[in-house]
Amino acid sequence: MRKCWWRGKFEGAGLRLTSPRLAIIDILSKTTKHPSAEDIYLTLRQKYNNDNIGLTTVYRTLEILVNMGIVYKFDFGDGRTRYELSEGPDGFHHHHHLVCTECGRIIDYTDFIDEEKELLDRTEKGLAEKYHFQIHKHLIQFYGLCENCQLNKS
Amino acid sequence: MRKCWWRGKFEGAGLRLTSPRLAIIDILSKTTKHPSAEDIYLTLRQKYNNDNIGLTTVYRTLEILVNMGIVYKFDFGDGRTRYELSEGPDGFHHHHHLVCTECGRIIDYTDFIDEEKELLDRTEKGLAEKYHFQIHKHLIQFYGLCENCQLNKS
DNA sequence: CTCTGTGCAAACGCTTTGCAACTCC
DNA sequence: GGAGTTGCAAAGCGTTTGCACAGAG
Repeated sequence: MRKCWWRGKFEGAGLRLTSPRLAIIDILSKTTKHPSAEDIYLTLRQKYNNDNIGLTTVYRTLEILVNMGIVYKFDFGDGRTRYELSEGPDGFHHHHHLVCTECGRIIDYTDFIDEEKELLDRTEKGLAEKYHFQIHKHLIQFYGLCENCQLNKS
Repeated sequence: MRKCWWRGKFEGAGLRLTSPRLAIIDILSKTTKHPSAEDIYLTLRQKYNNDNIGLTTVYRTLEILVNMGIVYKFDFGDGRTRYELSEGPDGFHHHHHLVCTECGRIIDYTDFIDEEKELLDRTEKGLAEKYHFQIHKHLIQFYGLCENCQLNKS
């Protein structure tokens, strides 16, 4: 189990691993949710209230983390950007998302990932050839109603 | 070849097929692009300049069209919502998108769609069972660099 | 006359930027 | 001291809303 696998990336880029940055990474590493910048900001206020970290810093830190590949950025269609560590302490864990359009609940699923991965690789290769595209990433999401929201609607 | 396949939907909903609405549908039906609300607004000004259609009307019309299933809404990560007719005059034509992260160019592709569809159906069914989700739609997109942007970067 | 549709301006919500102060090497 | 970092306030930008007016049935 590697600790602080991101340290090297910071040093390599000549960036400082300051306490606001550590706190933000810490929050992301301890949640299974997909917090928005404001969610993170509020958590900082609640749990790290000695510090006075501004929302701007949260945005700026997240941008850095995204650029370094430490954090992934997602849009689930609710008007705010959401963030997720790209790698847990136990290593990389590829998954996609299932989004409830009613309550915003998000489920990370890994089922079918192998099959998806195989098809995606094949598709990426085919598209790259046909359209001369250099593909860097893919996005797969399913939208629908979670169990609770189905019940509440009936 | 059906003409104005959307008329029925308007009448059914008790909505009027006004000239701004017709113009917006017309623009969408004549482009292969994925215009934003502002793109549509500007096209209206240029090509239908007798009329004085406001941006608000464009937004409101698009919302109606999306709710009626006549238009699909997409987010390609550039901060603006993009729109596309759900059906051409020659009928429904399922495709996904290849997005250039450099210039914003978008390619509609239909290659591999059958395989994708088959896998998606299977995945949807599996996810629905496992997580008791009622899945309404999926999203698949590939991001990368188009041919031109690869050349410009080297 | 009534109900829908419309344009304008203002409001909104999330995100980014300008700037001066601050910190760490 | 110089480069990176930060908080605050203000600006930016796409989108939505309030409101009074116009227009169709």
